[in-house]
Amino acid sequence: MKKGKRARLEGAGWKVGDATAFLELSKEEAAFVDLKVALASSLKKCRQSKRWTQTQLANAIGSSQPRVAKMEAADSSVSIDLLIKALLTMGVTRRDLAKVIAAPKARSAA
Amino acid sequence: MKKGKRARLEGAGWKVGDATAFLELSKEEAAFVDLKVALASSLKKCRQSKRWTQTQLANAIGSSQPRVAKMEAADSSVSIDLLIKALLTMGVTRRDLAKVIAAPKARSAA
DNA sequence: TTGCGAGATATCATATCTGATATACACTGA
DNA sequence: TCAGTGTATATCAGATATGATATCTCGCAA
Repeated sequence: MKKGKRARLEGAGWKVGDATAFLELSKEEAAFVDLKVALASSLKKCRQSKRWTQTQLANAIGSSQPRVAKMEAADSSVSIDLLIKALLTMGVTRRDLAKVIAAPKARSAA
Repeated sequence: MKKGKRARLEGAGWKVGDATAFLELSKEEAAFVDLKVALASSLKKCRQSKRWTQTQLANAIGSSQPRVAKMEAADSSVSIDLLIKALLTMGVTRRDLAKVIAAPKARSAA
């Protein structure tokens, strides 16, 4: 695993491996996390494009600013359910959502 | 709301409206549920195409047969997270997932 | 009829997620 | 320097999801 990604994941509260699996997330785990990260950054972009503050978004979706911060950071304590609900509430369509999910996930760095 | 859909939703444990909102799910709620239903039926199809029993799938994803049944029924007690984890574990790719999510959701009945 | 396999439904203790609150950090303008 | 705004982090009680277990219904074959 590349250093950058590992740091990102650990920063967001993911346990990158533990006693039993120290070096790699399983392919599925990795895909799942990547998916979440994609949704999270999409949420952030969407919010910013509307010039909303995290607090405004929080009100719109009936949550709190700290949780929005965690959502955008793809924190391990936020579910994909919540991310999707937030995106749908912001007017993102199912087709838009599909694009985010299909995204080949940035070929470059990491 | 069409009768058929309402019945389906209530059957799966969704509260379709309550004291405050009796006639309609909000657009976002509806989209969210539809999304879940799409993932659920995709999971079922995927399992069946592999000729797996619910029990086999349960073992593969570290869960139990009853929960798989609930997943496939898009029960309100199963999260999209779990559905996605199951699908990824079965080898569904992100692009496949995107297709399911984009799906225009059957133009016909309901 | 019996027995068996696949799936559905009910219940429950535990684990995880959630919104709220408090607070800290970073940056800006006065 | 200070005050104000936007975001991040920490903590926590309550809500919701989870896997396990037990049980029930079908459908089918002996």
